Amino acid sequence: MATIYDVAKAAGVSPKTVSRVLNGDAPVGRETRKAVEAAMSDLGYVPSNAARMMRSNRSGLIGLITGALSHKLEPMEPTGLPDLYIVQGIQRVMADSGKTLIIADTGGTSAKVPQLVRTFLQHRVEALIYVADYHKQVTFDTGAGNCPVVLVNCFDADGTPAVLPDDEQCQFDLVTDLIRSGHERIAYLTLDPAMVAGELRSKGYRAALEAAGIPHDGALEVMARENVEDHDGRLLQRALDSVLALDRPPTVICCGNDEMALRLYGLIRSRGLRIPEDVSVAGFDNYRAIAETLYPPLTTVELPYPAMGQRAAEIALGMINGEGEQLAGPEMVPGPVHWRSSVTALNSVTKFRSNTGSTFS
Amino acid sequence: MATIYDVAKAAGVSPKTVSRVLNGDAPVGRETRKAVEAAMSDLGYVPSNAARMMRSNRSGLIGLITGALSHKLEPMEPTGLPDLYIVQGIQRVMADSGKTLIIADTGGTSAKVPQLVRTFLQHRVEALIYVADYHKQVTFDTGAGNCPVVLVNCFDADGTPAVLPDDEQCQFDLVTDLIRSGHERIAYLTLDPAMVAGELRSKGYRAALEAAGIPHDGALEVMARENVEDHDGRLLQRALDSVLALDRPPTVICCGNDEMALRLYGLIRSRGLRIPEDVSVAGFDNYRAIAETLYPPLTTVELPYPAMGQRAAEIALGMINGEGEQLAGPEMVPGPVHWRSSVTALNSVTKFRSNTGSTFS
DNA sequence: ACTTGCTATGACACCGATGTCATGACTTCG
DNA sequence: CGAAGTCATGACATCGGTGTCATAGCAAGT
Repeated sequence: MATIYDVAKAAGVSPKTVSRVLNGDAPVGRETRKAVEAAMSDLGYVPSNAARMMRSNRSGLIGLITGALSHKLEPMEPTGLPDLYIVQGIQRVMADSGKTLIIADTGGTSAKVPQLVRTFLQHRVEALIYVADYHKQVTFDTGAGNCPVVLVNCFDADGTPAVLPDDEQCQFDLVTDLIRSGHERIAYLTLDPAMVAGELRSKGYRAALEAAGIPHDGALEVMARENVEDHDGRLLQRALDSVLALDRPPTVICCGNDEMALRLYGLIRSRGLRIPEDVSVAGFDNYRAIAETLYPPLTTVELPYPAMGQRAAEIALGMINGEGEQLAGPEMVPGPVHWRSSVTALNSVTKFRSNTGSTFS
Repeated sequence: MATIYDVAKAAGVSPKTVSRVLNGDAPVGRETRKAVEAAMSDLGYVPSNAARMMRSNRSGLIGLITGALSHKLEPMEPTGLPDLYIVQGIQRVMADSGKTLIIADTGGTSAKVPQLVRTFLQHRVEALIYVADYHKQVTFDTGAGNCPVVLVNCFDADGTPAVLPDDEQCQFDLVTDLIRSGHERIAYLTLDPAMVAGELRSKGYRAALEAAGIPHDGALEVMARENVEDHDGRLLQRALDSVLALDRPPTVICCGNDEMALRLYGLIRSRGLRIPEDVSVAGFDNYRAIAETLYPPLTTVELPYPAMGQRAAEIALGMINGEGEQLAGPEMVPGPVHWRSSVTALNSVTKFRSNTGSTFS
């Protein structure tokens, strides 16, 4: 590979002058410039980032650690591919800013992470971004290094900058929309509250009821999904039957996620009920393979994964440039409600329902 | 960030001795080693790859260019996510070999490629891998650089090393299996032959017939998918009706891909026919969201994307190590037939049907 | 005792860029 | 016309490691 000295010799100038042509940081004579450019082109010269970096200490590299690539990519993955969406968002921003992304995959085992971090530090990445596959707490240690770190879809106990999906706000928005369209008996079949996302969504549900002045009926909020590998769906059946058996049964049933809604459709129909005429259903995730394919299409709320990636990249770039007014805490990114026909309006004020961010499809 | 000089000073030795501890390329006294290791640990020292690279000219980086990350990730993408699977295969091999993957995304426009290549060359990647989103011909120019290049899922006119899905062999295997299970009237509703994959699959179909001594009936091979954006499916209807109207209608209909099979299911049933009792159906791609979800599940053939990525990575590593007995031509990777119940056997010799690589599910 | 050979270590140059400073040729102004 | 300023360029040191060679100490062989 040709060096700047080869170019200098070929153009009959000093290396420093070639450097000036490359960087345009000082005036260069017209003829000289042309000669240098010709020499560079002839030799197929490409400057070495490594040599450049030795002086500037800026590698132009951003390290991204994720499990997104080792995903099974199963067609019916219950959760969609959140981390992949996040990676996309990061990639776009970084490409625009002229940084190059180094991606390492954990292969599913977080044991590899320290090794990956070390490799990245050897390459002197300017920032490290860690993307988790679902909303959770992690510990992420960069060793003694003071390399900027941004966590996405996860957070740690040390207040490291983090970007998180606003599960609570999303569920709040969804339930608020339901209330605006006339529903008052709103059931919520929850995920396991041991999951961060499950707990937050439940909080959003209750907050929306409270904000609307609707008393919380504990019998309407039932756990329907245990956080274990081989859950058999019995829990969902029992949860459904328990709310249907109430004196005042719900007019709409919210599900912890879209996958649960998918299975709920079958159960509801096996009980002889119609959707949405007899009971409305709402999901969570806007996992489109489910939400758009079901009949009727599922009203649900979307977690803004690409936007989260984008924000994380922006925060990382900010920290690199020292504009790091360090975030007070994790940054929560809300997402839009997707209103579809699995929910029927009980009043005629549908037009009032739409608040910022909702879409109709 | 601490340097090797800092460590040397802290340990009271010369930088070269620290280097020896790092690389273990020369004997170091027990006490000295301990002192150096303590100093490295104290200072949180991580060696700089850039400085290392200046001497060794080995960056430890592999450049990967793809559009996989900018995919829409639509749930019903007709083709699945081939390039993402390929990237996974590459990532796994590279991680095992100690190389670090730099990934750049084209964002869908190949116009960005030269810029991305240049960036990678600046980082002195040891090899470049280009992954296309579907089987096609490309031109891939690295400038004057003599950096090893491997193409995946695509090929060029210059004989650059390439790894390709063996569309022809796959279709051959599938049709051969159909023949073994007693089918002789085998229709093939083809993709647009303007697509590389379409043409190759048709060749495999004809080759299988010929190998079995079954004359090729032109009326049984009908184009059913034009390679245009807004194809409306009329072509498929007409194709189906034309083969059904034959004096000797087919006992099995092969489709150019699984998506076509999905639509064919509906059309066949709207004609009052049952699958597979009245007519069998086979697809192509093993796009599991379709093949496993359909009723009855679809017999189809799988393109081996992860394996292709793996091979590409191995080839690239080989070229880096100079073992590059340059490939005679593109390397074709075959994939297994997935035999499911959309095809009925017309004889009882099913047990003879299974050839290497077929699976039952 | 002297040579040979091995171990453990350091001095120094070098990889390919760029920052600093110096220099020579012109231009402009008082 | 000389001082000051701008333009264009080059010499040289430097970044953080590693390759080469030199050197000192000590054990073993002759």
